[in-house]
Amino acid sequence: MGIQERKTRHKEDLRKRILEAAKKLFLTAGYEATSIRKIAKEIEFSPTTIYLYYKDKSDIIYALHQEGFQLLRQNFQPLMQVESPFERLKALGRCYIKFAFEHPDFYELMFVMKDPMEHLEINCVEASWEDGERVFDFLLKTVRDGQDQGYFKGLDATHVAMEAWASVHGMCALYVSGHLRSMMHVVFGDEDQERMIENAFRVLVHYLESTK
Amino acid sequence: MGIQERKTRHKEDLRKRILEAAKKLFLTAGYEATSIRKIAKEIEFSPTTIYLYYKDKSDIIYALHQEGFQLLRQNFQPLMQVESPFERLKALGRCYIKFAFEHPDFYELMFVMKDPMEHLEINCVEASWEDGERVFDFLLKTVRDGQDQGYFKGLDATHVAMEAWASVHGMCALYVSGHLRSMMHVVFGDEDQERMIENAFRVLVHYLESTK
DNA sequence: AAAAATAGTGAACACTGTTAAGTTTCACAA
DNA sequence: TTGTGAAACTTAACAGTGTTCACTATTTTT
Repeated sequence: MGIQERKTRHKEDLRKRILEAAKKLFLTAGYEATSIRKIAKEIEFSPTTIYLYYKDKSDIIYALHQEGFQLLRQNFQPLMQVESPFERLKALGRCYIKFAFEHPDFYELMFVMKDPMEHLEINCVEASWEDGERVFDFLLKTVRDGQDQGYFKGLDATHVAMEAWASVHGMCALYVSGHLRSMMHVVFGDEDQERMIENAFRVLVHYLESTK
Repeated sequence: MGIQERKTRHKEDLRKRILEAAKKLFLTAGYEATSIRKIAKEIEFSPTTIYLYYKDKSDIIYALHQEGFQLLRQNFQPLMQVESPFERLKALGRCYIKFAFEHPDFYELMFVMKDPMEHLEINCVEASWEDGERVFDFLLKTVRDGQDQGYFKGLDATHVAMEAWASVHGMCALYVSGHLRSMMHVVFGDEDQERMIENAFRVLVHYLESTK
């Protein structure tokens, strides 16, 4: 069975190499440039070979989507240790925004693009978006912990979490899509995008804080 | 000059017909289905003819983007008469969300897709996003009017407006991209998307109200 | 009537995702 | 050692995309 094993490993290897090539193209040249043919050229195989390892393009895109969430969770890891729920909530927001600024392509793939969600609905049973669920659960738990400390009185934790997510996502989405940029040097002065979002985030934190 | 005029009118006519065909395809079959060739087939002209009236595809897409803003402003029109700034602010938010739910394709084109912003940066001098500016200015003015009535004490109007926009945009963006949908029947019960956003919006309104 | 400007088109280029059919490689049984 | 069958991979093609160039009619102007 040694040979069979080696073959399997070799096969898994190529699957991984395809994803690595896709990631490289995606991060250096963007989504548009990540074509099956270019991935094939990158790993020096024929385009059709890729279809032996991934069902279709959306399958590869979804795998990248998942890699993005792995990266995000790595960023969240240290926040687990913050004991004060409110501090943790603030840090969570800041970390989320930082991620979007540092990895705009990943952010778009994870929270803006329709393709991965469509892939999910078509290919996965019960269409469960586990990656999104895990992130939201962390946020929801933090909000609930905050309620135990007297924050968000008379408000539903789910709705508070949803509002907070939407708020921060809105800022990040406007940033990665370029809408914020197009707005900036028209409406405001020299204040840069990062600073603008920082200030908007402060307003949100102010709101959250004043619920105690 | 009668003949010259008629010809010009005829030419403008075809330009309009191209846009109408593009809009029809866009609204019935989505962005992906709106190809130059399909637009050409719709108006029964050769694909190359379209290039005599529009510089390229992004030029058509941007024209649609502008049509969307015209429609949004029409929706905003009645709100101008609301005298109470806070009531106007609430109505503005609700109207914005309603627009996104009623015209998700337009919403995506106007506030999510990168293409129109890129078109702007490439083709327009000073890259001024006038459409976005006008909407934001209306929001900003409403916030300032609210401040005159004692709301948003100690907060910068621009940052309050930005936070509010991001908040509501976040909800709409999560809706139109399908991320909210993928989340719903995993994390929450039967509560539908519209209801969820309604509740999140209520939370935002609660925050805003409590600044007085 | 000749020249010039205008409007529109056909064919092609360089791409895209994807599939059907064919070829090469290679472990394993006779 | 040779034949066999499966696995791995490729070639060629299909149907589509945005876009451009060279060409043809048509109409206006000289």
